[in-house]
Amino acid sequence: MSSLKPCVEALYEGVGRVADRIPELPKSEVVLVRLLMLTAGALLREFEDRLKPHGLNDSDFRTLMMLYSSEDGSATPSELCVLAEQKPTNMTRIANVLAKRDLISRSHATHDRRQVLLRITPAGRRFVAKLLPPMFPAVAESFACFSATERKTFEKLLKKLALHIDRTVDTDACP
Amino acid sequence: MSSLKPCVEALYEGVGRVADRIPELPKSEVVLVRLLMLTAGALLREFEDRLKPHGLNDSDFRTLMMLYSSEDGSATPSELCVLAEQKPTNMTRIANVLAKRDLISRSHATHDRRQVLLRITPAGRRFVAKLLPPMFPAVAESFACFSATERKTFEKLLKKLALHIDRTVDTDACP
DNA sequence: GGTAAATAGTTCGCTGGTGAACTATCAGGT
DNA sequence: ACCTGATAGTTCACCAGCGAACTATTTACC
Repeated sequence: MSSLKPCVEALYEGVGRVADRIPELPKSEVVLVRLLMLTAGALLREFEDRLKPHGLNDSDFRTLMMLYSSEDGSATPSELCVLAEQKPTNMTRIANVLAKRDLISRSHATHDRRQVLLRITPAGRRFVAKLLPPMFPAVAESFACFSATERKTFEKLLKKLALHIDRTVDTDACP
Repeated sequence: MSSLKPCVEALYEGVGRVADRIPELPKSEVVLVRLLMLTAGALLREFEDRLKPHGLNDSDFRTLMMLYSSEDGSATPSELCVLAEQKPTNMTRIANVLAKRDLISRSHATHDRRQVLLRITPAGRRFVAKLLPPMFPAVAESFACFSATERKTFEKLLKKLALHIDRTVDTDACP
């Protein structure tokens, strides 16, 4: 399948050679970015492979999970856009897919008739409850190389990075 | 732009609520997967925004960089597919794009006439040399929240994870 | 109360990426 | 030499996601 080892090796060699020609290159940061994307990409592909037999892709599933895990099982498209990192355009398509399969229902909000209310159906909940457990072993296995301490450290650093990048992008956009 | 903070918060809350209903849920692993994808996604989007003015996307650029950073400035499409994590179909398109802009050249390998040899042109090298340096500050800033030790730790863990996942996926495919 | 600006969602046309089918070349056994 | 199967790359038809333009509703301001 998608073998990461050659990529990782080539990454280190390649960055070294580029740095020979362009010495200002921030080597360790570039390595981090690419490692991050490599890893995330591999995990995503594996996950989507497991989802495909059920006719969903990651964004569809993520959206459904947002509803499943929300306080009252409902949300508006715009809320879901923020949480599932999607653009409104695509959220319309996702809602269409999920609604067609009766995993969610569509209705109008009463207090603001522009808004649409998406709600997970009982069938949607059953679907999630059937779908999730078989995936647990694979997810656990992905991080089996980490000790409990390492997992904790990794999570702490990742979270710190995520929130830092968030701030960076925001301030980039404003001035 | 794409604010991560609400996503991160919703992630922790959501995983908690799901675990209430499905107790076997491997909470910390799920959090890690999503954090990883969230972060990688945000970095990718930011990077592509900086690339867009030059008319390239991430895969195009990554492919060009593979040639730039290779031993002799050349490679076959299949080699690039492995290194840039692309399917042959898409590599054809990428090669078309880069060749049309004279950043790379196409020729046939002599010893095996099935193979195509892609080679970065002098113009391609100049393009990379012009393009890269202005991006360095942003890349450095992305990881500015890390101390030197943290960066080192993070890289070590990421690399370990990448190689572990690699092995996992491989052995998954075989039996 | 009525017009202007903002907001929620959808539709449309386009780009990027994929699997399946195809062509051309090479390698191996007979 | 010749057929079989593998390999490198391309073409084609399709899906997912995006920006721009549009509709419907709400809010703000005079």
